[in-house]
Amino acid sequence: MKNYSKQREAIITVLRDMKTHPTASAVYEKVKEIIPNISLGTVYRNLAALRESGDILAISIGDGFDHFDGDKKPHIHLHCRECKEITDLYLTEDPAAAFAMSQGFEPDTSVYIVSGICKDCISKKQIKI
Amino acid sequence: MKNYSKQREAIITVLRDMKTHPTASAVYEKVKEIIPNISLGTVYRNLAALRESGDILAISIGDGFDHFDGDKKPHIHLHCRECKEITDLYLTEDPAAAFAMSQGFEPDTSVYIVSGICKDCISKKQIKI
DNA sequence: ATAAAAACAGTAATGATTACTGATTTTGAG
DNA sequence: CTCAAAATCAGTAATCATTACTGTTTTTAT
Repeated sequence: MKNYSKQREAIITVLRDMKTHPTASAVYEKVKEIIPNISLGTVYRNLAALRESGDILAISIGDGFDHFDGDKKPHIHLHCRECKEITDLYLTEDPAAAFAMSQGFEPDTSVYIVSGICKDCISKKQIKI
Repeated sequence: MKNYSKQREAIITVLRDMKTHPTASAVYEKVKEIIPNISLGTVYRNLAALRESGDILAISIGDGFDHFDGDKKPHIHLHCRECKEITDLYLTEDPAAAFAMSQGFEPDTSVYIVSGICKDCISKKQIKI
C-alpha cells in the first residue's frame, strides 16, 4: 500500500535516462514532457523519498542546487572546480565498497567525488600562460 | 593582497580539528569559542571560499544542511541511511584518484560516499525481527 | 465496488544561504 | 613606520531552493 504513482515512475525513468546530473528543476522540466501538469512539489517530494530509500543519489557541488543521479552502478564523479562540469568514470569493480563490507558495513550505493582540474581546463590554462 | 584574516584561520583550524562533519552553524558555534563576536555570514563566506579553492570539502546527505570536512586526505565517508551517521574510513592509497589521473584528470581532493546500513543498525534490525 | 491510505496539484511558508552596507583590518609600496 | 587601496568583517536584510499544507484524486486491498 505504498510507493506507486505514474509521477514517481516518470521521475525514475527520466533520471535513469539522463546522462547529466540534473537539479530538481531540470528533472521537473524533463518530466513535464511526459506529464505536463506535474507539480514541482511532487518532483521534490519524490526525489526526497527516492534518495531516502537509496534508489537515487544526490550530490552537492556548491552551486546551491542538489544534483541527482539515477545511476546506482558504482562510479566516480569527476568534478572540475574550473568548469564545474561533472563527468562519470566507471570502474570494473568497487574497491572501496568491498573494503567497507570487510568492516561490517553493508553498502548499497556509492559515489566517489574526485575534485580537481579536468583535461580541457588544464590545456586552456597552459595556453593562457 | 588576499585571503588572510584571523577569522578564516580560526575556521580552518576548527575544521581541521573537528572529527565530525559539521554544518555551517556547528562551525559557527565552535569558532565563537575562539572569536566570540564572529558573524555567521563570515563563516558562510569563508566556507564557500575555502570550498571553491578546494581547501575543504562539502557533502550533502539529504538533511537540508551542507556538511563540511577539513580533512583532505583521501578517505571514504560511510553514510548510514538508518542512523544518518557519517564515519570516516581511510585507505592506504586512493585507487580511484589514480585511475582519474590516468584519464588525464588532475585530482586534488576526493571523497567517497558509500551509503548503506552500518553494523549497529544491522544488529538492531535483526533484534526487531 | 468501496473505503482507507497514499500521493497529487497548487500554493504558502520556511529557513539555510547569500547579498548588502558601512566599519575595520590587512597589505604593500614609499 | 605611514598611509591609502584592497580585502574582509559584523550585522542585518533579502533571496530562493526546498518543505509544508490543504483540499482533491489516485492507488490499494479487501
